[in-house]
Amino acid sequence: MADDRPHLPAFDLAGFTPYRLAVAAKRTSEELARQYRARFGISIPEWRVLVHLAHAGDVSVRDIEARVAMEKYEVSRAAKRLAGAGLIVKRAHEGDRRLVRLALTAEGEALMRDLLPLAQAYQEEIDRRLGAALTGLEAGLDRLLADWEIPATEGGGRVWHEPEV
Amino acid sequence: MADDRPHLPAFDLAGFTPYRLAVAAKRTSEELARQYRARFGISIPEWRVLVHLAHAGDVSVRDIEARVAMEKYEVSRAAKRLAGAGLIVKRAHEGDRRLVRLALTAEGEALMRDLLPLAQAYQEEIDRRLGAALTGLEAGLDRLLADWEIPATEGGGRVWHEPEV
DNA sequence: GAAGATTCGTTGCAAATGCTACGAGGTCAA
DNA sequence: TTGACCTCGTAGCATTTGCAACGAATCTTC
Repeated sequence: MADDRPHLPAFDLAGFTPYRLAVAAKRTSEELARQYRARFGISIPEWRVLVHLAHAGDVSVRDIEARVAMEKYEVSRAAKRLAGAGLIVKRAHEGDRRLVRLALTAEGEALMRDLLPLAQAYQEEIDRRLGAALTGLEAGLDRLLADWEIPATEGGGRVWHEPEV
Repeated sequence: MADDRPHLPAFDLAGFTPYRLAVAAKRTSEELARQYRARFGISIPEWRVLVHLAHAGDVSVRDIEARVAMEKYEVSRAAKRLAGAGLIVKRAHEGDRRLVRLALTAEGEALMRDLLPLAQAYQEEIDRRLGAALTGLEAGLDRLLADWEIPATEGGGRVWHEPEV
């Protein structure tokens, strides 16, 4: 107690990769989210669902969960709000009535025609900011994300069934 | 309606940097958090406060807010819980009684002596996973984080006052 | 073809989060 | 020294999040 400060291992949070990733993620996500939240009233989970629907067309909650790094309940709630806003429709899947088919409405598509270029522009801004560092960052992220993409040898491989489209 | 799918700009979420950062951050943070949550019952904001206290010694809420990318209220609440758990003490600052001085207790220090090596080990594991890609990732993060560190020309520069130690 | 296990999506509930307003303390200027 | 203004930390409140349990539908196994 008399001793000023004891011998704790030196550790600098500012150099800790998970912390750095968290800060970078929060800032980029929020910087972008501010734009579309203000203009379109869309949240981040909603944005992700919309993007995936624009990309993939007509898809179940389960598919989005697997592809977009969201939990089932996040997708479910985002879809509920989006359906309420008239941006997507939820239809029953014939053949397997547990599944819910999500798809953009005309209104949702119109929205995405404004939203996607905004995201493209933001990606370009990031690329500009990073300059030569871009390649290295993406390579690092590739490496980091690869470890999780397919849990592999655990419980037996899942089969990604492409939506029939 | 009859048309199968309209002409939306092509956009791949999986290649979108903010999304990739968010996923990488969430996964690394949670992988680590699972470890210390299970063993010590500490949350992520609490962990950040503890680390900063181990690093800096005796510091106000305001200092932590500035250095650890947390909001005032996050620090305040984390500190409240940590004090309740007996891991830190909150003392009044003489001279400026608005300030609250946070410091680890002996118990908090003991905890950190277990916790910090765990974080070190995790960082090393990440380094291993990344291999040669590490340098590039860190350079990219440096670049990305630098843009925000000091908001600069906006409202007048803040002065970082070093805690008197 | 019936019981049991699994999968899909949703929801109730408790905890965490974010915003905003607030009170206490401090600073500055007339 | 009084009053306007600022800064520090906290707390109320509404929203969001995460977990876990649930009902419905399907698959499995005998």
